[in-house]
Amino acid sequence: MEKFDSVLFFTIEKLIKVYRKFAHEQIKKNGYDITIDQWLVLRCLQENKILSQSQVAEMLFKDVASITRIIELLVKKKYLERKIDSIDRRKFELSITSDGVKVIENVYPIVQNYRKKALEGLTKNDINNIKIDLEKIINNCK
Amino acid sequence: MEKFDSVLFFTIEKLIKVYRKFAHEQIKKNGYDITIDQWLVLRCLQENKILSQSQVAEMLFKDVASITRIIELLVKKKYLERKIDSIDRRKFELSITSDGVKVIENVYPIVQNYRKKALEGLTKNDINNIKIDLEKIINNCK
DNA sequence: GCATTATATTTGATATATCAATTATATTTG
DNA sequence: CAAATATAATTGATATATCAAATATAATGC
Repeated sequence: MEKFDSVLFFTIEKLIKVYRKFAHEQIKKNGYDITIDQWLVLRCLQENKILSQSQVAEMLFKDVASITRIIELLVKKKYLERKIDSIDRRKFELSITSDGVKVIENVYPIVQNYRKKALEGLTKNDINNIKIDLEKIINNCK
Repeated sequence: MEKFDSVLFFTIEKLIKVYRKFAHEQIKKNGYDITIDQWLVLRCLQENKILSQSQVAEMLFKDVASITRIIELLVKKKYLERKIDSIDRRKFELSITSDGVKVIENVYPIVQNYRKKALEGLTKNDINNIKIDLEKIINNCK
């Protein structure tokens, strides 16, 4: 049997764990109380403006149930507001509050910084090649 | 701002999700009731024989608390046995049961199969290069 | 227009991750 | 040896993931 820790997927899992911890630590250290997943949801809404929760889920490759709960927390933190959609009452109109905008603006430099640190020693080209290969694997898993 | 979904780490997160789902589906489809993480713990113990729970945690890059709970489930499923260590009574002697051995033997071909499918179109060399780059990133995050 | 079907979201159950606090036992050290 | 410290594992709290069931509303088809 191939050793479990020599398998590519093990390396990838390891990377994600180390990176998430690294990322969250920097955010906390700078005094912000937001998780990586909450950050992603905020950024996704910021880029796309009008999205239903299920669309957010789809874009972030998350379950709609997870999105419900993450959004609940973001609303509790007052970074997000939810109004029932006037046209389709099953949906919600999600909007980032001014507090939410502030958090994004303040946290973004931190994110840029740790991303840069994490990628030190890799060229744009290296990164692109990895992405291409990983996308291949993603397609194989469908 | 860089689009959130063009960032390497987003691709990696996406890959892990798609791959985990893909993997777990094949295992379930073949009638086995074991999660990816439980599988990893079993394989880790199989390869290393004598490990404490905290050593398992370290090798799998997991928290000791997670390991406690995963092992609980493996014991409940009778794939693992736990006896108090005769020398150091804080520890446990973990051993894979014969049911556990059977599961590993039966699930392993399934794992090989989906790994192979997932990696279709990539050469050994491609895979190695990715690993090397990812290890670089892992080190940057420490 | 009403029944059927589809879609959006929520909720509950279970698994895992992370952090902090707790418990039990070992080790160190004064 | 007793007190202080270190280590192993557990437990509780909270966040997230996944699946299934439930609820509410919309769309469709006869």
